[in-house]
Amino acid sequence: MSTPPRSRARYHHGDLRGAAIDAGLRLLQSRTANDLGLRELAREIGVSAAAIYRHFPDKDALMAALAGEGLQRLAAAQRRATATAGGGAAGFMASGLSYVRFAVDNPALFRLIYGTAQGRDLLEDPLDHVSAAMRGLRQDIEALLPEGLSAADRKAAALRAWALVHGLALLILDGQIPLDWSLVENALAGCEPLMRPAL
Amino acid sequence: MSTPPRSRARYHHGDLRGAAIDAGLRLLQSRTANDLGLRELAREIGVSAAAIYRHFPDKDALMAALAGEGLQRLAAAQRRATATAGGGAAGFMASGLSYVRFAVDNPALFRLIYGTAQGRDLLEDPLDHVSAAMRGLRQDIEALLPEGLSAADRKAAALRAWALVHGLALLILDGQIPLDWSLVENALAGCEPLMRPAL
DNA sequence: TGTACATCAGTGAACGCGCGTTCACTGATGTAC
DNA sequence: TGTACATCAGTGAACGCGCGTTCACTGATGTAC
Repeated sequence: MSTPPRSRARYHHGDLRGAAIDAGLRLLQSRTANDLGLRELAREIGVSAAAIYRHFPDKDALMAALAGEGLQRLAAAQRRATATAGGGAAGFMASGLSYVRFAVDNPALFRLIYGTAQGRDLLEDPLDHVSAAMRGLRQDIEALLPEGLSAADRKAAALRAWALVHGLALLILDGQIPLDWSLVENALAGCEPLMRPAL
Repeated sequence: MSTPPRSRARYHHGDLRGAAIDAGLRLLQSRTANDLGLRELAREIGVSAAAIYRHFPDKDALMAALAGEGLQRLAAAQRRATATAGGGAAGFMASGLSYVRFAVDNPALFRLIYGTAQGRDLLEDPLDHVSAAMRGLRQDIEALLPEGLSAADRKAAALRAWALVHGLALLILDGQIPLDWSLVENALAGCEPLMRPAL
């Protein structure tokens, strides 16, 4: 009289592709991207491993889809934070906090995003929505900069800002900085001068 | 009359532990840490896989040893750069460039260091030479700061500097920034104000 | 309304693979007497 | 100097594992006539 093991989200009919991505994102909450297996994912959905191949050519494509979805979510969160807080110092703070929060809330996904996107945008592939999301991310950062900077200065300032929040996020994920939001705020607070032109 | 496949560094007699670490570091030049197998490493040395277990309790210990060696090299490079360039802006520039250069020259090792050290130092284990190297790294950064800052300001400034170079390094490794040293210099050049107290 | 047929998302068994780890073993080295 | 013995770094075969991928197949669904 034992109940069969209950799958968290058994697949019935319809969008297996979507279900696979959902399951993947769910599994990434408790696993590293490297430990996420195609068979495991299929098991989680309640479907044979071979079924996945109806919707993705191979495992790489599946992981890329997960990374793409993750990046879009990250970009959306950034867009929201920026839009809410406006520009300037407050905008930078809100945007930076949101970036770090996303990384902290989705460590494996965050790493997967950057591990998979590897140079995607550098290729400037115009049809790639992953590239598009990454470009959006950077544009959100640039939108925070004061006006009247030269193009080169804008670029350098945006790069500094991006590198700083990115480094902050990863040092926290790797346990080199305790997860202490006042510490993060403090680190971001001193960063306004970053946006001014180099000396 | 075919020559048997030549192993790059056949092990003869003596320090297998050292040979394993050498081989590991060598393999990490062309592989991700995740793709480095214990059996593969043994093959590279020209020794049975089981032999490794005479010197390391398990694979984790082997990887930890590689990470530890990597971290010590990184810390040594930082110490050298800092000592040569002195403090202040020039010191920050030299130190930052050296950090990024190490990451670029040893991508897999650099990632392994942070992946393995995960919170090692936060535990304050006084006997852990890995923690010690990590502490050294941070102290080198703090040594660059101007005098007369409060302890809290020092901490925040050092954190900002570390996060910035760390982020810069990883964005480059992930292909989000082209590897362009003048770009990196430019990014570091605008960072002196980071070291002043928060507003 | 009923029958024939094509489509295609799924199944389940099988493939070969490299992995980490264990085990009983061999054979060289060094020490004690 | 010679013999007995302990030590211990190595071997090679075997273990079970989960993986990504392929394959011939089934069975439901929808369309054409």
